[in-house]
Amino acid sequence: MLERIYMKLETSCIRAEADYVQILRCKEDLNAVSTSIEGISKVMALAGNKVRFKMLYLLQRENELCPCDFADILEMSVPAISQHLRKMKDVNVISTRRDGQTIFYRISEENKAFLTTILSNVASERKTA
Amino acid sequence: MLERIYMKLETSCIRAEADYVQILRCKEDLNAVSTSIEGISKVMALAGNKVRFKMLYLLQRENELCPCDFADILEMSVPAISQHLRKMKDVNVISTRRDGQTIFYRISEENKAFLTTILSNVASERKTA
DNA sequence: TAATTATTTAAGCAAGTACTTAAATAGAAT
DNA sequence: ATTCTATTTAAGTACTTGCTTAAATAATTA
Repeated sequence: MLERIYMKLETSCIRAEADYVQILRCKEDLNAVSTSIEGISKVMALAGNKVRFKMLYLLQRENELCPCDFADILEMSVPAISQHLRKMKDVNVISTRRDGQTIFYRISEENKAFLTTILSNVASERKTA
Repeated sequence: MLERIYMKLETSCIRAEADYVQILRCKEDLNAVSTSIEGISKVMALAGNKVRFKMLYLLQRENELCPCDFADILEMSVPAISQHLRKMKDVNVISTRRDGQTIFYRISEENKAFLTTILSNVASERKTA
């Protein structure tokens, strides 16, 4: 309870009815999950790009693909694809396996469960309307 | 089966072992979910920003908050907060309710389920180490 | 009506993003 | 060894993002 006193609270509005207890509670809540939010935000920021979201969707369905495959499927240049892959690899969203000169990418075990829950919301729509 | 012939397939690599069937299947898959991916990507792009992710996390816990609250909790300027809220409202991630001159924001019913599954991955970490 | 409060909007700018093209690596095949 | 293939890296650039400050709305109160 006393910890609350140590949290700074500057008010943006001069409201009569501001719920200071609520505001302090929110700040404490955020503080308690800051590391978690930091990590999830990084993954979300990567998956928030349409190209990368498609890449993750494809990886989930196909298990593994190489840069060349992505370029063909998404009709993009190989360097553009490679740079997206690098970003996701840097944050350990995907991992690699080498086979000769081909490098296969797949969703890393670490993030598989989280991405699966998100990707499960991608639904096939009817084109018959 | 014949539809596949109509999909263009330019190859980025001159591999001997490219799996053209797989590549065409992927293109068709993506095509079938394009509208869905379009929509989810928009929400993901918004939630992929750390400030907005925190705002959504807070909204889920507190049910509704006003711009002023957000500014106090996140220690940011009111206009900065307002602009984030606008972006999320534009895509119908959040909705508003007016009470006098205060405007309360909440997660829209339309996106509540999806955001809940994502936000449920935010976990409290122990600080005792 | 005038002053106050909460919020939004607009303009400006620094920083970040996502491509492009060209060059560099690295393994495979001749 | 030299050439070919797959991939990555680097430099350059147009576009987008997220803040800032100042001004505009809109509801409330004196």
